Amino acid sequence: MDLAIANKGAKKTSSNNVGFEAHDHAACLQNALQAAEERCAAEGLRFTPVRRKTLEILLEEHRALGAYDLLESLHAAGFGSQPPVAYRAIDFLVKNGFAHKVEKLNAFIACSHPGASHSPAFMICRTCDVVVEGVSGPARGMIGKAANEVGFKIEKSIIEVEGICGSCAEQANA
Amino acid sequence: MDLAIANKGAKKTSSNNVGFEAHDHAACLQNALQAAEERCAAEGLRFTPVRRKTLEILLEEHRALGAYDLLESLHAAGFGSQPPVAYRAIDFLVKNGFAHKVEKLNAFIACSHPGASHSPAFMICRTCDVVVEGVSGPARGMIGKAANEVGFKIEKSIIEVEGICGSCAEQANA
DNA sequence: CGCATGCTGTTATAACATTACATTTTATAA
DNA sequence: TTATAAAATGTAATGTTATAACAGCATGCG
Repeated sequence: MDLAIANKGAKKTSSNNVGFEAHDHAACLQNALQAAEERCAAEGLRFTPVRRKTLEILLEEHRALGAYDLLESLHAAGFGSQPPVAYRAIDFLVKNGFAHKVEKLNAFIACSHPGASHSPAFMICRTCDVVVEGVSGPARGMIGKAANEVGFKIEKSIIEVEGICGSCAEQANA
Repeated sequence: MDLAIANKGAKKTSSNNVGFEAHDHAACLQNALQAAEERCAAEGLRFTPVRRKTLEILLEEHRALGAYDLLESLHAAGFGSQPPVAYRAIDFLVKNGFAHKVEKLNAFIACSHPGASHSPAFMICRTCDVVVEGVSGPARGMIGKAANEVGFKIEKSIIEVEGICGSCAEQANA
């Protein structure tokens, strides 16, 4: 499975060393933003300033953020101060696959597999809150089989596993 | 996969015909309550009146209920009127496997596979809100494999699929 | 009994999310 | 280019879900 790591962290982590591997954050952010821009242009979606900024914040933070955290940043950036400002931008991003909601955390995270049409699957470390997104097709495994049996048509799947990540496990043993 | 059906319904559905198949609701409720009672006795858990009543309500309704819906019923039954009353009872039931949280709905539902130590998997119909619980082991499929690869230890898994159930699909076609 | 622990109840507040409506911007057609 | 419709943004108000903190009571055990 293709993996991508995001750090929800205790609080702000602007470190370059996100999750398990270092990466060029600025470049990754720019790439993702540009890809989004292009896809919106191609599909006639309006990548407005609030929406762009919202995605930028999610990419920058590289972790799951609550709607009110986003709202705060958006307001600081000169946008409105009321919840719908954040929720509407989030809706746009989620509906179009640029971001996902992590149900377990009531939080949102930039998609780590832009372009690929996919169902996300998240691993959530209960100690450090790092969120790792893997791609997974919809309707897989036992639940897919069960759905078939009862004639249930799966449109969306939510797969989130909670546990402890490698780093935290090591530290616990130390 | 073993299946069990619960109806969240638009509102209260006290019908005997829950989900796809009729069943003897009263008996099923009594069985489940007694089983819970026995297990608590066996494991030294305190199956207090609020906890018992909470499970009873969930079994009776046979669908996913919000904490505040539960609270209302509990209060009507003579218990306290404040949120912690419901949340604490729910915590007990969830922690001990008598009930589950459906993350997507922020709601709680009695376990349909009492006794079996399992990870639940839910199918949620977006039209009629029926919730079907299937059992599934933890750490299955691609996500389990991915977790292994990165040294993530899964403790709990959340699997919820949203879509349209057989009945609703038929009605839509009619 | 006396004490520790856990359960219940209450108040208060935090965190997450939506409805409704006014205003502005953008796209489209006349 | 202007009229108009549709989409996006902003605000106020409210609704929904969840937790913290503390007091009193019940249960279990030396």
